[in-house]
Amino acid sequence: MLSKSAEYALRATIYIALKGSEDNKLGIDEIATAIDSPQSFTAKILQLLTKNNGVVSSVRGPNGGFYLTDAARKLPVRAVLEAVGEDGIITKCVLGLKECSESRPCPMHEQYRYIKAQLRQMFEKTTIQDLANESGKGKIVINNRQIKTK
Amino acid sequence: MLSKSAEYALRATIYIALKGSEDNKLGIDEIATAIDSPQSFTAKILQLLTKNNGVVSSVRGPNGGFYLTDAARKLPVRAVLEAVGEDGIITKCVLGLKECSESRPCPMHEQYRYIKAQLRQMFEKTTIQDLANESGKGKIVINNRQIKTK
DNA sequence: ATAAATAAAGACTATTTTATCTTTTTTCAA
DNA sequence: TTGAAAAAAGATAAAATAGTCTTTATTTAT
Ligand code: FES
Ligand code: FES
Repeated sequence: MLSKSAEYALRATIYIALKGSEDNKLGIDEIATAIDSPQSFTAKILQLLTKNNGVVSSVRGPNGGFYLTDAARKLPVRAVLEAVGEDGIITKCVLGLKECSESRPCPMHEQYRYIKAQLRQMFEKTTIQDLANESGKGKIVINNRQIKTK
Repeated sequence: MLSKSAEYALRATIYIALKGSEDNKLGIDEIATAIDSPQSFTAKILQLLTKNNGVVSSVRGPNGGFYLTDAARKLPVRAVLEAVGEDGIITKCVLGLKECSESRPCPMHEQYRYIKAQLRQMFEKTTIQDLANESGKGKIVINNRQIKTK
């Protein structure tokens, strides 16, 4: 479905939205641990997210780290996918034809178009903050470990 | 979305369903040309489809080639995905968590579950023959070339 | 029986994706 | 103004996917 890069990008962004802020920046070690992802690889992905679409903000040095601006929180989830070059899921043909269109539909197009429209809707209408809110709820999880009993 | 293997597998299967039969078996060269796929690689994929789930049938030697049995035509499209090990699209978590369940949902689960259900429905309720029928209609295409003006 | 046609099998190569490690730059605090 | 903390940048490595090529086995027709 999505690449590892996209999965880590989404999980990391959600975690930063949930736990970080301009005066509580999060370090790469904390983030990678929190979302069960390889640290150095996640660092690369966060670089992409800071460079593209302004999804994530960062500052270096002591007390530096990653956080989201208020504007970033309002971005659609699609902005995260785009930042890591993974929005093909809502643009491409399910059978891999070079274009997906009504004028040259593949045999699955008629059925898939509705699903594709819903995927697009989901990724475009949902904001990063929406996911963070969701994530704040009771049993919602973002990693592969046991639910925190706290 | 899907791997190249899965895309070629679907396109090849549809083409064989459409043009082949027990007494008109299709050669790998014809198939690969018809669906715009790399020939040797497509051959490998057809091997998988003949070994797994009985999706495709084949015979070697002169007048040999690939075709679909009547039983195969009635298989759900999912059988093709399974045969190439690509049914994760209807089983896995969109954020890459190890399990997707109501008891440990990720922040996108609530929204994605409906889409996932529709994907499953599409791949399980649609048969290979259904796609071939679709493909027989006017403008439906299965490769990247111009529409045959005939 | 032999030769030709064909898929199957296996070995190999190339490319992309995933992941790690090292060095550099920036920032802050002492 | 120096040292440490952090991300950025860059180089490298490993693994997975995509793709090719060669050899073998099977089948058919002569
Ligand atoms: S053309 Fe294949 S999904 Fe639209
Ligand atoms: S848990 Fe993520 S989609 Fe179900």
